[in-house]
Amino acid sequence: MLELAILGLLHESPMHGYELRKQLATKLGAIRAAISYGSLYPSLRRMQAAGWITEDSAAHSADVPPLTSQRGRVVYKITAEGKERFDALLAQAGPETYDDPGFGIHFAFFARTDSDTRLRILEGRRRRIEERREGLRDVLARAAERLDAYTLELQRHGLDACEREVRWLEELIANERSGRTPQQ
Amino acid sequence: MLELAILGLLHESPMHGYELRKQLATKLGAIRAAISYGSLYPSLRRMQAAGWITEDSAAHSADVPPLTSQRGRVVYKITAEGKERFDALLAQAGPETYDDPGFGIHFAFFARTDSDTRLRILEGRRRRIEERREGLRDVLARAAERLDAYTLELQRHGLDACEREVRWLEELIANERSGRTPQQ
DNA sequence: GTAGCGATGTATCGGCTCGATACATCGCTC
DNA sequence: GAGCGATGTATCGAGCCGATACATCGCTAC
Repeated sequence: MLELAILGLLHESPMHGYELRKQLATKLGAIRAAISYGSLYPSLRRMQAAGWITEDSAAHSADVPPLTSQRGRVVYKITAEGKERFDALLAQAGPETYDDPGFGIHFAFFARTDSDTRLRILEGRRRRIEERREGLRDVLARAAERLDAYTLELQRHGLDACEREVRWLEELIANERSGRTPQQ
Repeated sequence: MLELAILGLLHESPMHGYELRKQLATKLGAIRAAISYGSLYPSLRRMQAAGWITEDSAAHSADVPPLTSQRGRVVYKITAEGKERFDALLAQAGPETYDDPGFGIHFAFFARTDSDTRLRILEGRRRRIEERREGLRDVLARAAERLDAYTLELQRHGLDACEREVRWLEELIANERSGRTPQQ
């Protein structure tokens, strides 16, 4: 999942791991906590093996202090295949695009996504949230007496969040249909 | 994490895996999708090894159809050690209690949690969300010009959700302090 | 009647992610 | 010059997920 996020950031400019993590934190801060290095570095390794990115040691670069350590810092850059991969990931709108983390990451790169795909993803997401909403309504309507006050309060809060997100998505969809980007 | 949830449900009555999953889905439906069997069964195995629960094959039970298959359905019940473990998990209010899944699960069992612990958890959660909120405000105030319209919209939506959750928590905390349970 | 199908039910496997941990340097202050 | 927080790379164990497999039950449609 963070494959898409990494490719998206490296698409803008080459970066090393630490910087990548910081940028991810600000770009995705609204949807998830900072990504851990235990995910980041293995993912970079995999993507390198797949040929989407290349390692480009900055130890010999002039503008960066030489860092006398054995291990210089490693700058990653996206390859041509990586860009193709990025486009392919951007264009796909399957079930994983509609769950919480998947949707957030895709949405964060909507500026690079074509309008049709944006619309499909937004509608898929809406459908997903509507289903969750119906599930919660069912519980509140049918099983309310079997649950304690706190559990019910949790359901109500979740239901409220669902309703709000659906309204938000409706707005975005309407904007998208009329060919506007957000808040113009 | 789902150790707590499983113990909590088995505390009410013995159950087999499938039923457990369904109950978890309704009890925790507001905070997360249904838990997968790839998590449930290994977790049950671990808890059994630890002695928190025992397996109690229902194959010979009279009220349940015999199920001619080789593999009868397995009913799990909580042990005395399991109840102690449950109480210990309920009482702890550490960092893991404040992140999204952890908080939700603890909250779902607030009816069995003592008032002091409830208050500590709610305040810890509020602090956590306030930090996230400040992070988002910083980004919107300081880095807005470096981000595209969609990414900004995502931050705004996230910020809005944070503000609403803080208000929700304030309300719950006030209720808690005055000795009320939700929505009396 | 029997074929199909969705719900019930148990279980595993590979792969991804997290939190903890380790190690090292840089720039700053006391 | 000692200490410390930010910068920086990296691994490990453990937990969780999605996919998959397999088997039965009860219902409907042909």
